[in-house]
Amino acid sequence: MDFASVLNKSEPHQRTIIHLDMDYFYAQVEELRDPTLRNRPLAVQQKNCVVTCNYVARAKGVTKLMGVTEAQRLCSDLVLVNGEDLAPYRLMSQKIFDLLLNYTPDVEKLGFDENFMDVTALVDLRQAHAAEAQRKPPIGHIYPADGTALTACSCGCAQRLAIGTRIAQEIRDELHLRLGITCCAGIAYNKLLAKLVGSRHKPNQQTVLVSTYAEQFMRELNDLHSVTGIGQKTQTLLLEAGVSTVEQLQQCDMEFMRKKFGFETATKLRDLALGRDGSSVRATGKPKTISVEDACKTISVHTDVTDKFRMLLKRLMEQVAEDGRIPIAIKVVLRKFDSQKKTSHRETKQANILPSLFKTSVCPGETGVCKVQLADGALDKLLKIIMRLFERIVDLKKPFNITLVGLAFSKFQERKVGSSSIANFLIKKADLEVQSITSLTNTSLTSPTSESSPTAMSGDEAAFRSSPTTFKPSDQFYRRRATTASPVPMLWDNGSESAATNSDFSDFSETEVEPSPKKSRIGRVLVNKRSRLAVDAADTAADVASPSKLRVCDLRLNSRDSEKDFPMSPIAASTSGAAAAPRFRTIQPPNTLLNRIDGSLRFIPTRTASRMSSNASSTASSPLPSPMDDTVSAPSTPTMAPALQVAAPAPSVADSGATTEAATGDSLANLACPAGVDAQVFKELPVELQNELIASWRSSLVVAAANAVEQATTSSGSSSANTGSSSGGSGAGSSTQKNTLYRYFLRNK
DNA sequence: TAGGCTCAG
DNA sequence: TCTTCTGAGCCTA
Repeated sequence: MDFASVLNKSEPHQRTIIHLDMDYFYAQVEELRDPTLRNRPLAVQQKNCVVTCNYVARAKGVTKLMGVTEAQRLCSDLVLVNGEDLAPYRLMSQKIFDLLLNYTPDVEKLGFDENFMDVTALVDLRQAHAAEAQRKPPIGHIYPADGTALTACSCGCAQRLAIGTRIAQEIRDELHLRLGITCCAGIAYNKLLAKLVGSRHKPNQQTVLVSTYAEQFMRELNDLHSVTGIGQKTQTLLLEAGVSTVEQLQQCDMEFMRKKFGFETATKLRDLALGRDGSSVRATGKPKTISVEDACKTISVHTDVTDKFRMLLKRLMEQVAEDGRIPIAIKVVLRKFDSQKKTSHRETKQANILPSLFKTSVCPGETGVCKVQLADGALDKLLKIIMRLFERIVDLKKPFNITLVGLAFSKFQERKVGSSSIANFLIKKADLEVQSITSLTNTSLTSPTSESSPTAMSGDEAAFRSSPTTFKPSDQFYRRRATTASPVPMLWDNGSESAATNSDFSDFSETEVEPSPKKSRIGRVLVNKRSRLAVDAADTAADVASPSKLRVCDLRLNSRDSEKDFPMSPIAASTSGAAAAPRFRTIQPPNTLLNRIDGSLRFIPTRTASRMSSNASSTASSPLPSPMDDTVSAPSTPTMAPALQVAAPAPSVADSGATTEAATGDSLANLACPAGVDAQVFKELPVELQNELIASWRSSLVVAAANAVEQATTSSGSSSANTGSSSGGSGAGSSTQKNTLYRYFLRNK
């Protein structure tokens, strides 16, 4: 009996996964920016390296990661475009991602140019609602290509996969129509197979896998390294073990493998070879780190390093500004070249920084959407911190050769809090008790997520976590977890005075480096309280609300009441996604271009909150502007319009209990006081804090309004898809609304 | 948990 | 010369 075959049958074919891989992405973006480049051999260059090229160039032998000189030798008329500025690619990547969210919330980015989509719920929806869809044949290539039908598997997956191919075709059509982008698609019952089968026919084609042919398909890959998840190191180790092909790995003696690699790793490797992959599509959120780096010839002068960091910091801030969150850690990255050993290696140092280095500007007319900028004088302060980190890596008394300089921000605060914000106001002026409240804002309402729960780990992940340390399979593809950023507490995150970060401040005297809580006795007490606060903020509010300049005793920390004011949808309420980007559901207009492409059902689209007011790109109406034109992203697109319309008169929709004292005009200054907030307390706050509170309040109203719409939609039965079998981060929605600044200022009853 | 390492696109 | 730039996760101390 074929042991491997038996095992493979244990993985059901119930899911429908689509993998999308943009064709020669950077080069395609450049072609869109300059259409005259089409049909000419084009390569995108970073430093002295061709990072990608179009098919015209490939036909002449140019390949990825080839040296520029070699590429020019092979192709004398090669057009080289500098691609060191990733902004255009990042933008297009985001537009693609936004468009895909219209189909399902379960979209996982893999780099800039690849995406996984779990369309199981959408397939189910179409099966239920469109009987004729069940009879439509699949679109595109089928593996195997010998005429085998999808129905070769009788488990019922054939119909789902056929619908999956039609969805994939729609998505690809729409990507091309709206953004001018072509891509490949793979359709299968898991991520691994979808990704691999999609590359079977390139470019601009799609392939579906007949489920029962998974093992044969994997065998035909032959080369171990072509299996996603088996990298260079793993391949080398397998070769040392006498395993050189996928087929050998499928059939290898598991006892031998387990002895050599350990149980978990051996099992994992075999599963890969068999095409088994239980990992779910994890909705991609905001990044956990934002980094920039610049490789350079050699830097050995201190001032050159400073200049480099200044330039990098500027670039980094451009991205942080767009992101809207404030980082509270910075990392310096260097690649040092050892001229004697002729080798280089990377070293990093990081330090925590205070949020007061940043300021946020609330965009007029928008709900809590901010741009993050450096506060006045913060550039120099940050540079000072950076240079001190640099000096911890490089001994300036000795000669040095730096060949790469990088900066990274991390530990982002989930909420937008700037120098003019309530949190920083409290840090600067209030006592520790008040700080603990601001900390609560960032942490305690974050429910324990499945991310941190060992019991919630998938079998795969758990397996890898317990893998022997002697062997590290190249399983990023599988290890990759939700990229939703975890909110970082501003103060005393680890709840312990023995925080490792203490040492990191020892070198810094600047107040912008986060101070150590170690010396504060009262801080220790509050740290101990924090866990209780997290469990039940309302019950312990009295403990915290000691006298302060802000009359904290007048404030209320009661999430339940707040939720009463702004009822959440069942979906939103049931999720614990404080770590995920909030997504506002919107109503699909009856006659969008999307529906004209195919009259069949679509998923009710979702949007990230930030996209609501910025880069909603995917539904611009024809005639289509240039895909590279950012004005395409105007929020007044057909899809977005209903949500905005609901949001605008929000008070009348959401404010069921507390009567608002505020006007509905655009100017924040015209607003007397947010509903339910003690007017006297409110008036005592600085103007900028009042504005921020109002923005926060309005944000709550928008969410409440969106939820009201959603509930109406749900009750009509048209949005059942979202509650179906879709996995991962779907329904990330409610975190922000539960964790708004505003709610902490609601008046005591 | 900082820092090193590996891996993916 | 494993080259560029970005982001993520795991391991160790």
